[in-house]
Amino acid sequence: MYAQLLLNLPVDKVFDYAVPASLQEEIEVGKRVWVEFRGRRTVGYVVGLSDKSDQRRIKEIERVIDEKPIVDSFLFSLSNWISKYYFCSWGEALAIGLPSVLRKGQRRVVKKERKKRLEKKEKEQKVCLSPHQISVFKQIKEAIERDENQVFLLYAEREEREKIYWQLIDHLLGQEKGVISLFPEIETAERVARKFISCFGEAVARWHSRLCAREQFEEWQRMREGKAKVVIGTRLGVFSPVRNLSLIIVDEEESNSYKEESMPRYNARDLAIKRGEIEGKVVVLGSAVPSVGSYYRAKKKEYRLLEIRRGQRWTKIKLIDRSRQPFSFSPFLKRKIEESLNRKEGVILYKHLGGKGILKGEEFSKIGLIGVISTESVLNLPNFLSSERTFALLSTLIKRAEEEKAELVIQTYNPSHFSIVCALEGNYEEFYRKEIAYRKELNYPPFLHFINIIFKKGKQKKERIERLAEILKEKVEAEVLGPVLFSDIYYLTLKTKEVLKLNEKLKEILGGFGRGKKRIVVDVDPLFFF
DNA sequence: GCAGTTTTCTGTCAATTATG
DNA sequence: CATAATTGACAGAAAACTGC
Repeated sequence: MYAQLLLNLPVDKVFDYAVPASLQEEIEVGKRVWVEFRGRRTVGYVVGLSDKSDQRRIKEIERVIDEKPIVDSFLFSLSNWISKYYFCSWGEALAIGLPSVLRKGQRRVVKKERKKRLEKKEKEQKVCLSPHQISVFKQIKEAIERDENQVFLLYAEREEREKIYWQLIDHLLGQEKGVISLFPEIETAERVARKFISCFGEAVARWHSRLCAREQFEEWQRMREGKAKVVIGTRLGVFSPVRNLSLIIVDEEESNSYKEESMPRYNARDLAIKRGEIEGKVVVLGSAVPSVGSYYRAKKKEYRLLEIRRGQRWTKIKLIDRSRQPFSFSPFLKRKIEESLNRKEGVILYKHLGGKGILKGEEFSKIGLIGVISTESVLNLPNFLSSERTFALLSTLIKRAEEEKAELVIQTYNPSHFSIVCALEGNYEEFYRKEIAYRKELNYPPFLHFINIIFKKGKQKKERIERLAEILKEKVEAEVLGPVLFSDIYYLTLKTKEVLKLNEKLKEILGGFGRGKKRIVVDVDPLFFF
């Protein structure tokens, strides 16, 4: 008897190992085993069993680790797709879907009763929905009941989205159904988790990298046992082994934080959609400022658009043209800061529009002024998303200023740039119209996919990369850009409509080009290109 | 049941790989 | 250069094993 194993190595193969007679009873698809690979003891995941093998020399499996399979079938199929789309080995893709303790081969039989979790089941908070919100809730609910594989784009402010999530989860928990909900940052996820735990108690699990190994494993186990039915997490949460899954929520779908920047370089939002497709489930993308790509798909009816518009609120905004004001702090901004401080009100200043968690609701007493010293750090990035991001960040800031009833001062070198003008007008439609036209003209996403081939740290000679570029131009049906050198790293960028097809070609070509783990990295749907 | 040894577990720290 | 997310290495602690 032979077992086909996946190993967490950058080698794109399924490995055959012999199953000794003593282990034939124990071995099963989905269990982990210990094997020797190139002199090292390595964890293998059993993906198949057979009577034959065409390998010549075959080593034996040393030991079966698990008493019960730990890899669910969805994880096999999802990771298989990841390996093809994001250009990594199946084993590497599988491994990221498991808690780190399991990856290392630990067995972890939890002996003692777990400490009592804080189960403060507060009084059932009834959330009141407006008629419009109810209609949105119903449309999603009905799609779930019909077992549709449908992606919804929920275009609404945060409070409205969270109410709807709450209502959906409350409803689905009543039917013992599972929900995955993803948030871009750990802080946001924790905030929502606390809120949900206080309502739904034990049924809620958390999943992100700030959990320590033991916690992560416990949450994973609670999900598999069906004790936790709702998981709230960051991008890793897309791999949650929730039982009876019925809905995947991706909040702030436009966020760049969903993109993993090390191998495999997946985007959790796109994976959520893929997982929905594989398992035939409903996916809800939520956003107050939808990404241009998602909005485009909604317009094309690929996604269903659910919109809750809110009337404009008023706030004082002052735009300052920095090209006429060479100082970091224009006199106007300076005066406003002083006024605000004199009134004993807080001031928030953004040196750049940047920063990951900065825009989230930290606690200050009263904020009188929000100032942006420059918008250029985002606007001038060599990045097809720079306009989109500028628009999104400014829109978020304006909303924050409205909530705080604070004044807003924005200094910029590009006061007439459409992303800034539209953001100040609160006109998403107009911004979208201009941006999508621009993307279409230049053949940028969502009309095409980018694929970056990254050559690290000057290890590769330029001639070699140029030769590769030539080979690619010849053999591959894709536009090839570069190589471009940027801070010691060479980039080649490909533009294609069919990622899977191109990747197969790439594998052939790069295979002979020495894709060592460290030397060449392939990044599909990158956030940057040069 | 004991003492010594080996294995497994756990939390912390540092490294890594990004960005702005 | 600072920050953030994430992972791996490491060291000390706890648990399991062994031979008597």
